[in-house]
Formats: sequence, C-alpha cells, structure tokens
Amino acid sequence: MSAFQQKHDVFQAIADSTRREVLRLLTEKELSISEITSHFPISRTAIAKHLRILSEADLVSGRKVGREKIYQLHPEPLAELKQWLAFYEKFWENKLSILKHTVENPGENELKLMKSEIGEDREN
Amino acid sequence: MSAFQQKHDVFQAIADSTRREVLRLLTEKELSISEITSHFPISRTAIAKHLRILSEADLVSGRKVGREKIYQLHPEPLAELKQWLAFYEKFWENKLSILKHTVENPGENELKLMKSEIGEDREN
DNA sequence: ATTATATGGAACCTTTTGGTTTCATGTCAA
DNA sequence: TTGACATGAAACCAAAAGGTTCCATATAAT
Repeated sequence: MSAFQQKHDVFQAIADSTRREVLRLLTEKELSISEITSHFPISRTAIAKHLRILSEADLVSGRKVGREKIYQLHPEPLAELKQWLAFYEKFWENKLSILKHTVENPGENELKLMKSEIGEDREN
Repeated sequence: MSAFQQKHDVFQAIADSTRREVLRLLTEKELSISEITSHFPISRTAIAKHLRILSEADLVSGRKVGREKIYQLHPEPLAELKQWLAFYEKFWENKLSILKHTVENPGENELKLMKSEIGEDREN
C-alpha cells in the first residue's frame, strides 16, 4: 500500500524458504498466525516475525478478527520480480533455443553454440 | 556446475541489490573482478565475496586468464525462479483481469470482486 | 631484476537474521 | 468471573551477512 521506503523488498522477502512456504499456504486460504504456525517446526513468535517481513514487502496483509489475526496473500508485488526476470529471460531462452536447434539439426552448428557459451554473440 | 547441495540458492543470491547489479553488468560482457569492482563504492574483496555467492548459485562462473579472473553470466538457474513465479502469476493476474473487467463494465460485479478479495474463488 | 597489477585468503568488525523464552493483554467460553 | 486461547512485545542469543584491512602470491610490464 505505502509508496515510500520499505525496510524489506520483495527480493529479500522471498529469499527465505519458510516465508515462501507461508506464501504458498496463503494461496489456499486465509489463515491465522496460529494456523500458519501449525505447519512449521518453529515458534509462533518466529512465524509472526516472518509475517511482518512479508507484510513490509506488501506480500501479505493481516486483519484482526476477534482475538485472531487473519493473514491474506497479496501476490501483486511479485510483478516486480517478473519484470526483473523478463530482462534475463531473453538471455537464457536464447541459449536454450540455440541448443534446441542444435539437437534438431545435429552436427551443424557447434561453433555457434560455443560462441554463445563464451559470450561472443553479445552486442558491444 | 555441481549438482549437490549448494550453500546459496538462487533466491538468496538475488536478494542483494549489489549482486543483482553485478548480474546486470555481466549481461553486457564478461568482466574481471577489478572491472566489476570499479562500478561499485565497495572494496574488491567485498565484490569477490558476492561473486562467490553468485557462483555457488551457478549464476556466474569465473575462469582464470593470466592474472585476471574473468566472470561470465549463467542465467539458466533463473528458470527456477520463473517456475516459482508462474505459480503465483495465476493469482494476481486473475485479480487484475477481474479488475480490468470491472473497469470495463462499471457497476456490474462488485460481489465477484469482493469474493476474490477474501479468497472464496479458489478451488479446494 | 624490479615494480606494478590482480587476485586470494585470513582476521576482524558491526548489523541483520532467524530463532528462542518470558510476560502482558485482549477476547472468547463455561 | 475464571480460565483458556491468540496475539503482542521485550530481551536475549548464535550465526550469517556484508563489510573492512592487511598480507601473501602469481603474473605482467619495464
């Protein structure tokens, strides 16, 4: 929601496997802190801290319902990650397509593949 | 190259903005450690450590050429990230498409949007 | 042969991370 | 009203992260 400086960004938020698993759980349904904790071998307090980090990255939001705090997935910030990835996709998919071509046309373009491997086919 | 346990995975490797910038630099061309360092305000030793982490995640590889060590981008491991993202894309793109539909058909489906917001439109 | 360059590695430092335990508080249920 | 439950918050801890400086070694250039 906020547009100013966040302490944790999306890249940091998803760097931890526990947090990734929390996100996955929340794709199924909204869950309280205790419900989330029941899926992990660590303490409720530790999970609450992970939720705070995910929350700072706007990947989840929590609302108080009675004595529970219900957390909900907010996948939109992952779009930033997708955009970041798109830039690199062209590089590795290019390599894969050259490989695919090599497989489909055996014994034809070893040189082309090798040049790609050592990066001589980049501009500049 | 190695197929066994890695100390750092792709998610951790890209969590740091300096490392992301190193990757970006390496999309342009292969670079030595000193050349990479010249783009940052931190020490050569610090950059070398970042390169080791990127290397452990198989995102770069370095080869010794004379007294220099030349690093090269290896974008393929980012495919794992893409796969991970693909799972979440359906969620947020679904939300965006509902929103788009709402904008294009004003005053029609507030209920549908609200149900989506609280997660009732998921299977299971 | 000497000097400058490029890297490697060790030792050290501070902050952050990912956890814990303990205690306080608010809310639901009997 | 008395527990039981759900969370919040503080204090603490060990290890990892992200740096630094210093020194050693290999290679290049004069």
